[in-house]
Amino acid sequence: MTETASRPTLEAVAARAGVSRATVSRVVNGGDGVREPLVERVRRAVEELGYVPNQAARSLVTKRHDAIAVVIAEPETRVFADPFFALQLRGISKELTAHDNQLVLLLTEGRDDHARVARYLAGGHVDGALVFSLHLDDPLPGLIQGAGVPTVFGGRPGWSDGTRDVVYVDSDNRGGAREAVRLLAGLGRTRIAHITGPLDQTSAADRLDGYREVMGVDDPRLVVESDFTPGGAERAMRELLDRCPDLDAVFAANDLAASGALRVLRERGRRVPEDVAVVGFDDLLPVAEQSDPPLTTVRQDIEEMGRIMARLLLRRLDRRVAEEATGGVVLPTTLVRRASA
Amino acid sequence: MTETASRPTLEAVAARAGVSRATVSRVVNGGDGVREPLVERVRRAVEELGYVPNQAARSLVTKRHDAIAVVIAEPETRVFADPFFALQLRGISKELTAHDNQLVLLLTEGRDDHARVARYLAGGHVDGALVFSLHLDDPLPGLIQGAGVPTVFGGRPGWSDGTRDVVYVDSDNRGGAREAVRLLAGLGRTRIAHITGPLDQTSAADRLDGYREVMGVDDPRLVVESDFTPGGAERAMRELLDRCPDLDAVFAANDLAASGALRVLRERGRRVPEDVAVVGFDDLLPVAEQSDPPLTTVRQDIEEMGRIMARLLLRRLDRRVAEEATGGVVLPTTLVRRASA
DNA sequence: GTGAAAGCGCTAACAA
DNA sequence: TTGTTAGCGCTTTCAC
Repeated sequence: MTETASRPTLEAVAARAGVSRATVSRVVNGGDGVREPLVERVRRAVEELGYVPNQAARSLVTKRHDAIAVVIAEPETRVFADPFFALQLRGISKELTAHDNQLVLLLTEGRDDHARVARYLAGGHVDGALVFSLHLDDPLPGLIQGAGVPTVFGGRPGWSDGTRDVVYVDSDNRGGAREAVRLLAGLGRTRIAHITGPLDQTSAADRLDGYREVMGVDDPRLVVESDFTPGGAERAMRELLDRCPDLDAVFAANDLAASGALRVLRERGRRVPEDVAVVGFDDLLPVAEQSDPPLTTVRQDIEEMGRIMARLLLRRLDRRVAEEATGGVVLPTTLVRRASA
Repeated sequence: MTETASRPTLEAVAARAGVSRATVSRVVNGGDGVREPLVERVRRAVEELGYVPNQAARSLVTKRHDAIAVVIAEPETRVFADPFFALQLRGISKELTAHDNQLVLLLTEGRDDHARVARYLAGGHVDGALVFSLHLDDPLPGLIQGAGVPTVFGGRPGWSDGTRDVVYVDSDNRGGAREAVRLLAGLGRTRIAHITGPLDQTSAADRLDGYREVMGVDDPRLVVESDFTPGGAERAMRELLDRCPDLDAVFAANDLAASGALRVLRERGRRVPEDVAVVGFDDLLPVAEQSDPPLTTVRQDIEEMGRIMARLLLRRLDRRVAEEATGGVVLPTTLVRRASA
């Protein structure tokens, strides 16, 4: 049992089964057009030798890899702290697995990693890429497009002026925000504040737009830019309360931010929802249901988004030259009513 | 700009630069032993053509992939909910990146995925594997060893009887637990309960052992098996309080569990640490520092563990046949004193 | 239905 | 120092 006991090759299997390499190859790849007795013999030889095809050799000729890269342009800490990515990945993973594709996760922390990721993608390790969490001035999408790898984006890319040829999947961020704010307004709240996400991401910008559409007049004191994290939202909430002590509602750009806001409101002695009503965005169960009080929020089906992204990409890879289904898929959101508003 | 504009090959670069393929290959791989003017000419040709080496072809001959698989045998939801993995991955990622290796993350949710992962590993996509979170009866390690891929395990594998040839990195779980319980005992606490992790994982079993070593006599009413999650710990804490209303301290097997315990204690009106002192394990900052009161806990350097795992694996891959450094690396823990005990 | 043979794009002896 | 050549292990025409 030497360490260097190199794996058996097609050749070895062929020899053992007493057939040609071509026949073994056929059997291994489904076995169409090979007569039953031979199939059986080859199968046994494969079994006995513990043969596993060498993917490098296969890819070299087929130019397929049956692997898809998922590129997340956020530091690990954030990726893992935010259940959003977990759900998205779950959806992707399920869809890819169902189609016998391997998921390869590439995390890029900072610009230094960009070149490395671009090289990896261009190096032909994967058939396509699913790319997330882009910021407005991010050079990554350019690099990726340059790598010539079919790509589907998660979230509407900021630089997509309709001119570029991009495929993306997104939630109806603007519509969801409108619903949230309308609910608060319908509750009779008049000083509705908004804690935004990082505005260089379209999801945050779109939610702000939705908020503004319903608010009509825009009181700048009621809007604070934040970063989708609980800590950032705490700071934002404090600032809002200082600026505008009589505010009676808060629409937070995501659930994590809402939970931060809740903490500050409690600390400052405001009752939720009596004094201040709060609405979040995402409906991340562990956050929304566990928070005190449970969070009223805008639900987006995150897992489904992941699944759709994967599906779109796989379809694109299939129909080779066929219709390049371009553009965006926008999924609806729904309001989930709990105790906070 | 056709979709099928296949990437340029070495051949093309060679032709353009007016040299042989071998020379281009040398330049692309560092350029040793090629005279400056030629290097320059080749570089330019590479640039102009946008040449990127085909990794499949390269791997086919070198048998190297410069990629390492990280296999996590937990469902996505848990992997992403527990910052433990994030930190570990961060350490791994840094180390691999520093050595120009790509990290490929494989998540296995349930037995169905095992075969797929084994196939991937055996298929020669990666040079080695880093494997985590194994359970006692897990068939995965067997499959992986069968795949013949050099592997380093995260955490002491349960089936390592010293007979198997395994390399692993672990924290001193037993020693850390002892320290925790000794602290509580030193505080004059006499009824010290323990909320364990899933006992089919060695980390949980080792912490229980440490607890028992210090406790001496073992009151079974004071120990409840749980699962490393806040929810599980809440149930466990309730049971402990019901069984043993006069308990005055709790050692939780990790910080997440400690946070669940704290919640129940508050709900039941016990003051921490006055009535019940609490100690956790891990020292996950977001959990330990944010909890109320801040958590006294056993710190393990999780990121460092990841880094060491990667380093061990890379070294093993380097010194080809050399000394097969076998066995475990056990990292020390330190007690971090905050308010909960 | 099966086999022979020609590469896929690259590296690594070995010659020159 | 540079080029020539022989594969790496597999798929895929193309004959048989």
